[in-house]
Amino acid sequence: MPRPREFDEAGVVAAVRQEFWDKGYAATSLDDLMRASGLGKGSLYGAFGDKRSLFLRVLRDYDEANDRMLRERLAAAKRGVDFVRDFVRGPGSDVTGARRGCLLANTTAELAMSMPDVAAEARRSYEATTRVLTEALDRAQREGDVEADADAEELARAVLAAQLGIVALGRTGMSLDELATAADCALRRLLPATG
Amino acid sequence: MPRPREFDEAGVVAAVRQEFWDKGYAATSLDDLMRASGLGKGSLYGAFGDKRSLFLRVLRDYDEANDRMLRERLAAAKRGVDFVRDFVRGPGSDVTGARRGCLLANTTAELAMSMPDVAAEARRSYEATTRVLTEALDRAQREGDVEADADAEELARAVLAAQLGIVALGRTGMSLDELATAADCALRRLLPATG
DNA sequence: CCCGTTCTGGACCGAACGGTCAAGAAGTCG
DNA sequence: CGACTTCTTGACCGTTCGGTCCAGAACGGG
Repeated sequence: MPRPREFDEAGVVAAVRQEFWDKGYAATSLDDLMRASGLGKGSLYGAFGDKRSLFLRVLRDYDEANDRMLRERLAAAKRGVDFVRDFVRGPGSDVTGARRGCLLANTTAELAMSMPDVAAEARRSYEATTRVLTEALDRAQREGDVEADADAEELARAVLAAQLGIVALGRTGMSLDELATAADCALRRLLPATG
Repeated sequence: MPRPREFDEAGVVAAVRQEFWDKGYAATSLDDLMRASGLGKGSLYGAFGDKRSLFLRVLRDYDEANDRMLRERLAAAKRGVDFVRDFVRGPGSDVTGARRGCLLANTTAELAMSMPDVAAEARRSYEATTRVLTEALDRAQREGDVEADADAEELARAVLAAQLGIVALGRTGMSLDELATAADCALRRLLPATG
């Protein structure tokens, strides 16, 4: 009965995400969003509500995709410890990725004070990541790659902190070499070989 | 000969810093800056130039003060390793501090892409911090608190990453307990007791 | 005491902001 | 095929943005 949408919601969210990612929330104008999505204001508002709602939608989408990706990687990893290592090294493995950082980290830093929803979303997301890391470390313990007497969850939090730090450093434009060095050094300490 | 300024530059920079810190760069308007500083637009522009220049001034000021504080703390520390521990635990030691995060980290996350000056300033500042940490770890090695065969500078980078991660987590509103746990766990791994 | 210089406060500017709305296009179903 | 519903487009709104500028106040030097 109604006229169907001419656009794909997921596609619009993806297009718009790039804008928020590169420019931040406040510096992204509705014109930017229109240009990126190819939609008019009316369509944008009709489908997603105001700028803030659209942004939250994008952020939740991003977090969800991220969590899914991490779980897939863990499932596909040969060993739990490999997954953890890749997780920490990841941000320092390609230039553009390192420079752009993480949408969640960037916008949390920008908005945590003024948009409690964003802080809450970040907390949720980091807890989810902590859970995946805990699973991975648990598995690594069973596989003999991490000391069996370590507290997997505490260790997971430390690993997450290290990764977030690498992400933050990558955003400054630090060289990939230095980034990789920092990541490897942290990993060497956090996950000492048991053998 | 000229009419003297009625305000104190350092005081204005400090007042304005609070605004940028809490709201971020883009979301802070000139009206906010005027209200915070008590100055008119004319005075603000006459003394500091445009918004961007004022912000960079604030940021450099902040970094410089930070570096000075770290050096003083290191000089005053009983042992090098104490300084490093306090450095990592710091962000999780008081609520408001944890929520506000670090002005440099926040604005780097917001602006690194759009204002290369900010990224460069962040790089400079983190290198300075790395130097202080390296000194501290070097001292800690001499004092027998850190394994003598570790590379102090690499370790310093890992410590910095961990601290930045704690700062990022603190900004999400994570409880101080969890923050402290993550910090302590990371420290236990990064700086294992030698004795 | 007066001149020159600088500082101050706020009026003012054009542009861009986020958001609304209405008119028309485009589908779907009876 | 016509009517109903939704979607699309872009004109339009008031507000706020960063920035300029000027008239007058405030001070120091001669």
